[in-house]
Amino acid sequence: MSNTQRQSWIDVRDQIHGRILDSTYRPGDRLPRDEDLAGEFGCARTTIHRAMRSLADNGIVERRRKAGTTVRSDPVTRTTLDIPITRLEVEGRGDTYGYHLISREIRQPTSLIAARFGLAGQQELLNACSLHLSNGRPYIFENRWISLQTVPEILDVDLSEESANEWLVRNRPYNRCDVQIYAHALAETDAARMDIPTGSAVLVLERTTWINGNPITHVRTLTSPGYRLATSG
Amino acid sequence: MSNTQRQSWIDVRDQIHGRILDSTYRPGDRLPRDEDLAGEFGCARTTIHRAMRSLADNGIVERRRKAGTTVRSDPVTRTTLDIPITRLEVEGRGDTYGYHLISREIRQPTSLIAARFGLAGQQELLNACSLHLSNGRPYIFENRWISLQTVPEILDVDLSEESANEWLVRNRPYNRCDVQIYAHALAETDAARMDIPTGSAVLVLERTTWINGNPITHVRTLTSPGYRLATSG
DNA sequence: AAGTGGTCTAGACCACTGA
DNA sequence: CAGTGGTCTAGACCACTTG
Repeated sequence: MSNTQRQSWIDVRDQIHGRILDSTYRPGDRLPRDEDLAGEFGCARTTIHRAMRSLADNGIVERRRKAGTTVRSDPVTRTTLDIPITRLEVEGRGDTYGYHLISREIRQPTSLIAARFGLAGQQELLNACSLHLSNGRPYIFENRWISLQTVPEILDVDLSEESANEWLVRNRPYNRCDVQIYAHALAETDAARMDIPTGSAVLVLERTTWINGNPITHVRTLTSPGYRLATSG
Repeated sequence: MSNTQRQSWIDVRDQIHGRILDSTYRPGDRLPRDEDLAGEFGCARTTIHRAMRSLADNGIVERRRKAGTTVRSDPVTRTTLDIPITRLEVEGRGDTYGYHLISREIRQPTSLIAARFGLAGQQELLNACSLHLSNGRPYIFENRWISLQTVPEILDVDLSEESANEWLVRNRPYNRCDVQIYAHALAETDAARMDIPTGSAVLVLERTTWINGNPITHVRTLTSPGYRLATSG
């Protein structure tokens, strides 16, 4: 009430965040209801809501109907990771992009892939291996599985011309995307494909995408040595 | 107008997204103004705004005042990465967490660190190396630099008791966080600290956090072999 | 200078979900 | 079933940014 200044949702967010940081509200604590905070800050409830959604998006608080808003008891560093289309990434640096389809076949998935897709019975998938080149040198090797049940059209796509990722990103929306990132020492066959020494440490990305609970594709990409992922946030 | 159904922002978002996916709106195209879309969909402009913000957050469109909303011409896979506090991560798996401070000294930063921090002249920083243990075995080794100018209080914290990360996360907010992720073959000294063979492939995370343009801390963490980052989105 | 997105308000109603 | 967050509306004004 004494506060007659104009309140933007960012101000509100920062003040509430400040209270969390100075332990006015401690991890696990329940915050006042939005409506009460609105009264206290002298703003509309929607403004509190906007501020709270930002805090929730950043992993600072958790919100549940009826249970209210609580301070997360396990603070995390949350950042946003953009994985670009490889061609655009290479070309964006001013380098020359190349693409080479190594293999393409319809086959039974390995048990690991079947598990990732949640496949019960037998079901054949399209498996394509390809190499992305930067300035003529191996850049990223990918081993991809595509669900023929969810994406039958992929059979009509000429994968020797366009990378599956590019076609999928442009043509198939997804609801859910799981990513795993880890380091790996290259096995001999993979090292040969990438034209680098066996045992080299490379960054591996595995992605699985889904639409309404149906698997679209799973891809495992081996990047070349020195590859870095950078995030902003 | 023929659509008399109730429109939620999620419906609106999905319909607009659908138009992008079916090439009604192509990469680089400008979408109608929010107000026109509101008329078309028969909803309030705020509802269009909510839908558009979701698309923008997911990297589907870009919005700029006066310039309007355009379809991103470089589609990306955007996901959210949560980096937990190591202790909570270990304990969350039911394992026993341990922590050991290896060194702590005030010193001039390396030129690489100085560059990351954007330091011009000479300025001493706190440099602390420590080891996080899981079930008594080396789990993550971290090499951290902390700005004494931004965070002088860190000198009073007993880093042999509490990890710097935990203290910082709980006590110092940050505006900006840059993360880099890459794979690395362990050098001999690092391998000895982690008690694994020299040359092992490990995942390395580098994080730099800032508050209002002032650097708080830079940390380089070496994870143990097999460590995976998983994202949701 | 003008166009377009961004935010704020006040109020209503909806939709979860915990007690 | 009742409490709390989530959404929607209509309208006003603001702030950026481009032509």
